[in-house]
Amino acid sequence: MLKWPTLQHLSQASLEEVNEMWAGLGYYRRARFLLEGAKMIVAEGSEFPNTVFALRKVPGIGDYTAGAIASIAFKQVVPVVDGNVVRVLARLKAIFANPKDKTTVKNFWKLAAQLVDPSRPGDFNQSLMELGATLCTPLNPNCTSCPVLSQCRALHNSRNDESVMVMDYPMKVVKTKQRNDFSTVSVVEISRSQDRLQQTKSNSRVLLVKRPDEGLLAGLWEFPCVTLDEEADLSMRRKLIDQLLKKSFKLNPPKNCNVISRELVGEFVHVFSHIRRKIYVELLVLHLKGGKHVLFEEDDINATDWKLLDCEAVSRMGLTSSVRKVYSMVQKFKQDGTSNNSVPLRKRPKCS
DNA sequence: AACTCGGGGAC
DNA sequence: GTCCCAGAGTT
Repeated sequence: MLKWPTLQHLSQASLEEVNEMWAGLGYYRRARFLLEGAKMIVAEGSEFPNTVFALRKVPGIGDYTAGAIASIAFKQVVPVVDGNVVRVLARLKAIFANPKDKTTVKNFWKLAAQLVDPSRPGDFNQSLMELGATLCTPLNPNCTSCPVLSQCRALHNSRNDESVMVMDYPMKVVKTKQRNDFSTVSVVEISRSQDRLQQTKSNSRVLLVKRPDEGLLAGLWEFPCVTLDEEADLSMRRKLIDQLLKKSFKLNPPKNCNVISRELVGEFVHVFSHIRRKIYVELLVLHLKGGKHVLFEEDDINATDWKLLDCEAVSRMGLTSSVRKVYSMVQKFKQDGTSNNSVPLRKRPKCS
């Protein structure tokens, strides 16, 4: 809101800028949709869409968001159904249903539509969600504090039948477990000095590369890395990183650069919604030999898929959670030389 | 209908 | 660790 106070402002931003602001929040497609949506609404020229029908046309706005905006912002008498609402209604009406089933959810929309308060639809919808988030929780619901306990069929059933519990509604679904993969990240420091003692902040740059525009973490910046489906030993991991650096950046020691140091910094596990990723982190300090190199040639400084930054610039950048974790591990490693994974992740400074 | 997308809070 | 999801879009 501070950076782009209006849709007009936002619509003028680049995806790069929006990604930067969104970094760390996850579900990065939402950042792209937000920008596309802003552009679309501004291009239409008319007023902000204020009905579910119109909102639904905006990229990134689905049934839930359309209902939420229409009811909360525009007082339209429409329902919202999210995970909380499904749970609350399933218990209120003692519906033992699969919350992931499309038809089931449709029925919950119908039910919610019948219940929504015409005089205060936004407040009603928010209260239903809030009830699910605070009292009618998935585990150990606080029924004794519930404002609608007298109307709750699940609670009623649980009092008449010892084998029934409020918690059992709605049906528990077995979720597919994450796949495992293995990533090796190389924080590559390009030093302009051969002398280890002269490697100060001012003459050292870190290499960042941009991910592809589609797929996981699309278009976001990270340190050079290779990802495998299987675990690989240290020599294999280094070999693959070497190949990447040679292929993408013509870094080919000892021909055009020297390896000043190469150390294992540590490892940690990063969990996505559908991937459990073990990440190995190394710090690779290189010195470029004399003569021209792609990393310092005028033409390539303007490259869009990589950049060299000093420490401060890296710290200021909007980076994904795991990339921040990697960098904080490296910083700590350089500070006291310990190789461990106990670095607490420093949260991204809030935009106050 | 199943899959693809992150990250963090509560416990 | 395990549970949850203020979900949308694509395949």
